Order: sequence, then structure tokens, then C-alpha cells
Amino acid sequence: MNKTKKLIFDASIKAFSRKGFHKSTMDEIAEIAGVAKGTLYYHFKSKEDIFKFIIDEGIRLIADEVRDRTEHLSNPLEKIEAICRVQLELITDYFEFFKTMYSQMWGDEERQNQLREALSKYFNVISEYFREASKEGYIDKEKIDLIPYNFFGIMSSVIVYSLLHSDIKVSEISDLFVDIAMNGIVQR
Amino acid sequence: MNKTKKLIFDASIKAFSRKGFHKSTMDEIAEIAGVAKGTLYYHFKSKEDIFKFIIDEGIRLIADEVRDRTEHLSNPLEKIEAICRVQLELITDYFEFFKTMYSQMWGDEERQNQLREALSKYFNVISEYFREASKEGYIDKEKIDLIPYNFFGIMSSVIVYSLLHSDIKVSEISDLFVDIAMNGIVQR
Amino acid sequence: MNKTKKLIFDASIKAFSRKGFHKSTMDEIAEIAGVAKGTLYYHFKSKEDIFKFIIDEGIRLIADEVRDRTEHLSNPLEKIEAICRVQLELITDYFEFFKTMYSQMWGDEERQNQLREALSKYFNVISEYFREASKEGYIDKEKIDLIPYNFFGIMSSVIVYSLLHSDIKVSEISDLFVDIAMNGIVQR
Amino acid sequence: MNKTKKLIFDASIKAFSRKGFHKSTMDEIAEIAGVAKGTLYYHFKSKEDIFKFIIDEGIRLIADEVRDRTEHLSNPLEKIEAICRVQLELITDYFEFFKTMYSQMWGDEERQNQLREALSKYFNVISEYFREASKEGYIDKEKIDLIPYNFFGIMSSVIVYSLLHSDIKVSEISDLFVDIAMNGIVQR
DNA sequence: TATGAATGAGCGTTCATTCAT
DNA sequence: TATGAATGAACGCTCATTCAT
Repeated sequence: MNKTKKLIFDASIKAFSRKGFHKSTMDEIAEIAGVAKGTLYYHFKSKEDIFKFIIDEGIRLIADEVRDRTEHLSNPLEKIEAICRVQLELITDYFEFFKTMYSQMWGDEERQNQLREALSKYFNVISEYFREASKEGYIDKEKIDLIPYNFFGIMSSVIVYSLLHSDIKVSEISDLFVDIAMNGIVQR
Repeated sequence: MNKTKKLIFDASIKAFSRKGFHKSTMDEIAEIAGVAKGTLYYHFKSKEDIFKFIIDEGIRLIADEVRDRTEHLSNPLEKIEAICRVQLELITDYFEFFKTMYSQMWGDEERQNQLREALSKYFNVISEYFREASKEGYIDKEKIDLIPYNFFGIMSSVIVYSLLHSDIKVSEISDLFVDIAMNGIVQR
Repeated sequence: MNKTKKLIFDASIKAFSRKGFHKSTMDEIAEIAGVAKGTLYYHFKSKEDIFKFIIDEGIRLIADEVRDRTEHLSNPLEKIEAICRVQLELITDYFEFFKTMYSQMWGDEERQNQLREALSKYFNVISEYFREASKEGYIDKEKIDLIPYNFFGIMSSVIVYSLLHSDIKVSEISDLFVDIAMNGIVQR
Repeated sequence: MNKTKKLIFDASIKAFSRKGFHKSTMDEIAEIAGVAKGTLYYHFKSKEDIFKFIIDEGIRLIADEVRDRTEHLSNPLEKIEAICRVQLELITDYFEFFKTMYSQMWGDEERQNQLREALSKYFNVISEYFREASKEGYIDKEKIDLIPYNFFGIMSSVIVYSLLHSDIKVSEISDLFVDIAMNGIVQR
């Protein structure tokens, strides 16, 4: 990714996160990037192409960070919990990226199918971490493939919660949500 | 809601769920509804107004159905689980509505703030059901206000799961997701 | 003009004067008149038809009042000056009507041609008053046909003046403008 | 003003003068200018913006020409008369512009207030020329500030006259109107 | 006579994309 | 590589008019 392309990449994330995909214009992106509008089309085929690039790159960053911050853990249960916690912690840093992504998860457009496919691949990587824990009986076998979806859902809970409680920091509630994810809501 | 308004209502949900709010056009909605474009504006002030109406009406329907199908239960824990289960079951019937709603949860536009506020009110109604269960020690007090958000997240898990596994019916996986919600992912 | 038609007539003048011909809508006129929109079309062929009716009626009212308030004068010069003065005085009472009329004097549309023709007829009636004065040498023969236009121009001066000086009443400046009309701007 | 902007400028004056501001469409303007509709918006913010530009530019041109063609005159009375005459002569060259302007003098819309304010400034410049003449007793002091309005009125007389007498050239009647402006209609 | 729901042509404006330089 | 003027299809919305009742 050369210098100009990086400028466009950063500008696009900024724009999409502020106003979503459809409300962000190529003019805006160009202005934020400090390049001419035509330059966008020299480096990307289309607006959708920029989006796709951002999603791929974004998911890659998330995946890398989750891996880097949990690979030192060997206890399966600890590791799973850490993955859940790290994902929630990343919400703060990548808040705009997540909002962009979540807004594009639900439709039938090609762009949106691609996004779900990319996410699905990430889910598969994650579930691999769980197989071992499953073997050792920590985790219900049937649930393994659903856990990444569950974590995805927990993240959406946290994001919406923080959108509706702007005074509360994500870090203040993520412990509780990790607990809910791991142990459910029923008191024991 | 008279006949024409109902036609527009149904057509709009269909359109919004397929292509999202921005990509759905008034021309399309009119065509699906089988009325002239001007007729949309005779019954609604604007495209945003249609959206707002859909959300309010949709959330009301969901809330009513959840209440109707769970009010006969007196055991707190049973009731909570039922609420979770009913919400997941409703996904099938209101799939288009939910996709519409979830696609508009994340931005800063007025329409999106209103949506979150409306949902927040529904959440408050739901949490009331949990207070009793909390008193009797079934549920961790601290978690009560988070549970509706958690349920919201579980639903998003299920929707995304079903979008990525079109061969699997929601009913086939909802039991597992209810279990995850209630008891977490850790095997006991 | 029956009762309903009168309601529409009054409402239209009110609407046109507030917002001009194009910005006034049939909905507004109907609302001000307190009748249904369809009723407008029972009494008038179209919006343009309402306009035409108002202009004809308005010019007739002006013409009648000018005649009534000056016909007792026999001295030609006095009479001419009185006509000029009365016209300026009517600006206050018919301010909204005049603004409506003046805004439609300048284009090429049929409605606008008709308006100018109607005004032209009124000008001819006025000029008749001047022929006598001309015979007696009070007024330059060549100028007779131009005087109604001049009076029309003086009125536009006064209207624009009052639009730009909302603190000053028309009556406070009309004497000066009558003087300018009769004797010009050169001091003697 | 570059080439394309000039094309739009000329086309807009033509369109506005024919059909007024509201009835002129951006499509028409684009077609007359020989550019795509989008191009209008590349050079101007809105239709109102085009109008504002036309008015400002038009009044500037008029003001410049009046100044250029009268500044060599030192005799106050001669100068005043020359100003009146030049203004009437400009009607022929700027006929479309004047019709556009006069059609927008009368309403309460922002655009129309701005127009009157711009004209008012021009009036102030003109009245300055008259102060000297007033000092030397040629002109009634009280009338000074009214004279630009009077000249404005005389112009409207001439324009309406020429709209109703398309066979007569403005130059054929402007002498008489100048005479009326300077000396009034009363024979001496 | 009077209504008002329904219409659809037409408007001002936006914006992703193209292309000559 | 990069530019930015130019494009035109498409959009949300308005509103004079129609017509069944």
C-alpha cells in the first residue's frame, strides 16, 4: 500500500465511520485524503471497491490483534475468555470501523454478502481455538461453531449499549458482558 | 391503518430489508405497494417518516407478541427463558423487519437515534420482567439492565447465522442459542 | 359571485399576496378558504383561472375607486393630480394585490400577457381623463398616452420604496412623489 | 468568469427573463447553455445562487456603464438628466436582465430581499451624484433620496410600455420619458 | 355542490464515474 | 501518476389536476 493509497484508506475509514457507506461521498473522501477526486479512481475501481478493501484490511487487523494478545495463553478456558474480552476491548479503538461494518451486515447487496463471507472466515479461524477446549470437556461440542456468532452478538450488545449510554465507557461494562457470555445470565 | 397505508407499510418493510434504507427508493416502494409515488406522500410526510412508522409499529408488534406469549408464566426463570426463546422465534416471522432495524442501529442520523430510543424503551419494559427474578436470587442484580441488550445481541447472532447458513432454519438453532444465553458457553 | 366562490376569491388574494403566484398552492388556498381542494375546481377551471379572475376583479376595484374619488373634480389639472394621488393612496389598502400584480408583469406567459392587456385597458380609460386637460394646454399632447405608464412607474417607485423602508408609511412620501410626477425633479 | 460559467450566466438570464425564476428549470438553463445539468451545480451552489450571481453581476454592469457614460459631465443638471437617459438606453441592451430583476422585486423570499438590498446600494451611489446639484439649488433637497426610486419607476414604465407596444423602439420614447422625469407632466 | 384520496409529470439536487490533460 | 471539469442517471419530493362518491 503506497503513500497515496494509504491516504485514501485512512480517509475512507474516517468518512465511512462518520456517516456510513451511503452518506459518505467520494468528494468527502478525496478532501479528507487531500487528493483530487480522480485520484481515488486511479487507486480503486469504485466506491464499493474502497469499502471492500477497508473491510478486508479491518478484519485482518482485528484478527491479528486478537491472535497476538491471546496466543500466549495455553489454558483453553482462559484463552476463550480472553478472546471474548479482547474483542470487546477492541470496540473502543475500532469503534468507527465496527459501526461501519455492523451497518452493512444485513442486506442482500453484493458488497454485503462479501462482508459476511469475510467475517465468516474470521469466525472459522476463531472456532479453531475452541476445538481444543471442547476436547477437554470445557465446552459443549455442539456450541463450538456458534460461539463466534455469539461473540459477534455480544459485541453488538456492547456497541448499542454504549451508543445509548454515551456517559459510560465500554471498559466499565465489558467485564459483565464477558461474564454473561461465559456463564450466562442465570445466577448459580 | 387503512388499506392503502397498509399496502405502503408492507411494501416499505420489504424494500428496506432488501436494500436498506438509503438504497430503497420511493419509486420502488410505490411499485411494490402498487400505488403511485404521490400516494406515498399523501399518507406519509417523507421517506424518513415511513421508516419511523415502520419501526414504531414493528417494535409494538414484537412487544405485544412477546408479552402475550409469556404473560401466563409465573416462574421467573421460566419466563425469562421464554422471552428469549419467543424473541428468537419471532425472527422467522419478522425477518425483513429485523434486518431493516439492525441495518439502521449504528449511525448518527436523527432517524437512527430515534430508532435506538424506541428500542431502549422496549428494553426497559423487558427489564421489568427480570426484577422479580432478581429479587428471588435467580439472576445477578448487576446484570439485569444488560440482559435486554444481551438478548438483542443473541438475536443479531442468530440473524447473521441464518444469513450465512440459508439451508438451516432458525428453529433448528434457537434452542442452542437460548441455552447459551441462559447458561453461557462453559460446560458444567 | 356566490358565497363559496367569494371564500375562494378572498383566500386566493391572501395566498398570492403572501407568497406570490407560483409559491401559493391549491392546498393552501383551499385551507385558507375553509373548503376542500376539489371545491376549487368546481368553481374555477385552474389555478391560472383563479389568478385571472383576481386580476380582473382587482383592476376593476381600483378603477372604480379612482373614478369614484375623482369624478367630482372638474379642473383638469386638479383631476389629474387627484388620480395620481388616489392611486398612490390605494397602495396601502391593496398592497398585497399590487405586489402580486407587479410580480407578474414581466414575463412571456399567457397569464402575464393577459394581465398586461387588462392593465392596458385601464390605462386607456385613464388617458381619456387627460385629453381634456391636453386640449386646454395644461399637458403636452405627446405625453398623454405615456402618463398612465408614468403613474404606473411612480407606483412601482413607491412600492419598492416602502418595501425597503418598512418604518415609513406610504402616506408620508406620497405627496413628494405626486409632486415629482406633476412637476418633475427640477427645482424652479 | 470562465467560459462555462459565462455560458450558464447567459443562459440563465435568457431563461429567467422569459419565464421568471420559478418557471425556469435547471434542465432548460442547461440546455440553453449547452452543458449537462450537473455542470450547473459544479459552478453554482443552487438555482438561487445563479440568480444571486446574475443580479450582482447585472447591477454591477449597469452601475459601471452609467458611471462611465456620465462621469465626464460637470454640470449637475446635465449629469442628472444624462443618468436618467443612460438608464433608459440600457434597457434595450439589458432587456432580459431587467425583466428578470423586475419580476423578483416584490416578494418576501430571501432571494427577493437580497435583490432589493443590492438595488438599494446602487440607489445610494446614484443619490450621491445628486447632492451637489441639490447644493446649487437645482434640485429640491427633500427629493434627493427619492430620485433613484423615481428613475427606477420610470424604467418600469418604459419596460411595460415596450412590452405592450412591441412595434415601438425604446429609443423613440425615452426622450419623452426623460422629459417627464425632469420636468413632470405639467405643461409650462 | 362538494369532497379528498389518488395521481404522475416534473422539479431541484446529488454524486459516482469518466476522460482529456 | 494525478487532476478536476464535466457528466447524466437517479433520487426525494411537490403539487395542479382528476374522479369516484
